[in-house]
Amino acid sequence: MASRKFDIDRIFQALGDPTRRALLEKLGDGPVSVSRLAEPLAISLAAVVQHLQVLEESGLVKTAKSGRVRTCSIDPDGLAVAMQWLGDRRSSWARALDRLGDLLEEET
Amino acid sequence: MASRKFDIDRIFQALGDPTRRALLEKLGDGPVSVSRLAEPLAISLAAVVQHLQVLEESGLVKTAKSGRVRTCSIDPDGLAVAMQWLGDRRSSWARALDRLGDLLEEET
DNA sequence: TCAATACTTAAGTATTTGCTTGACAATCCA
DNA sequence: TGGATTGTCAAGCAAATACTTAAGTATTGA
Repeated sequence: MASRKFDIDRIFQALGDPTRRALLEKLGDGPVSVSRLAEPLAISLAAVVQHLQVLEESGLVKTAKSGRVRTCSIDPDGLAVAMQWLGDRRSSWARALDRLGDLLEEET
Repeated sequence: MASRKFDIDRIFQALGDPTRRALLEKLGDGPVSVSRLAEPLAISLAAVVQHLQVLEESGLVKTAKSGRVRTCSIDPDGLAVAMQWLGDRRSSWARALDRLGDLLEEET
């Protein structure tokens, strides 16, 4: 378990693409096959597979092949890492803003 | 202000680079000038400025120039958008996130 | 005034990314 | 069996990215 290398780079980079976020949202409804994931998208199946590889390597998606069908599902671990990173920094960022005071209040 | 379009793509992409995250972490201690931000990094000042432009365009950082010094600070808005996106989806992914607790305990 | 400071801008380059097409499995089922 | 389904793999390409260096501009302060 502890040997998992969660690469925060890969996670945020994976989230930084609209197609991949669309895949994640679809997977939020439950496991889906590759071709059904690709169906509503205006790109080739191969491109979808490449996006899925990025998502899987980042720990945001899990896949398993059964027969000729590869079924994809949300992997909570990558998402957890992303949320934790943001959450950990929220407090220190809030403190930074406190120090800032009304310095930047000129912004309307 | 409300007219500002927060581009979730830009935000996550900005977070997907280790140098930019390092800049954000430094800014968590409070506002810093460009050259002081660049100081500990092994890249040119121009490269740092380019990273800062990405951060500013994504809404994660604000900058203001006073005299010849540009002072950079955290902008909470971009962070809020990122956390909101993850948070909004957390519910639909709740089942998958059952293992979140385990992960948070082992991640350092 | 004039040199140092603190960026700023532009142009160039190597690598990565997001996609394509086309050929190739592997599996299912009529 | 054999054709349709479902995915895999590899090569290639255009655009974006993350830098670089070099030459500016604007400000400060002795």
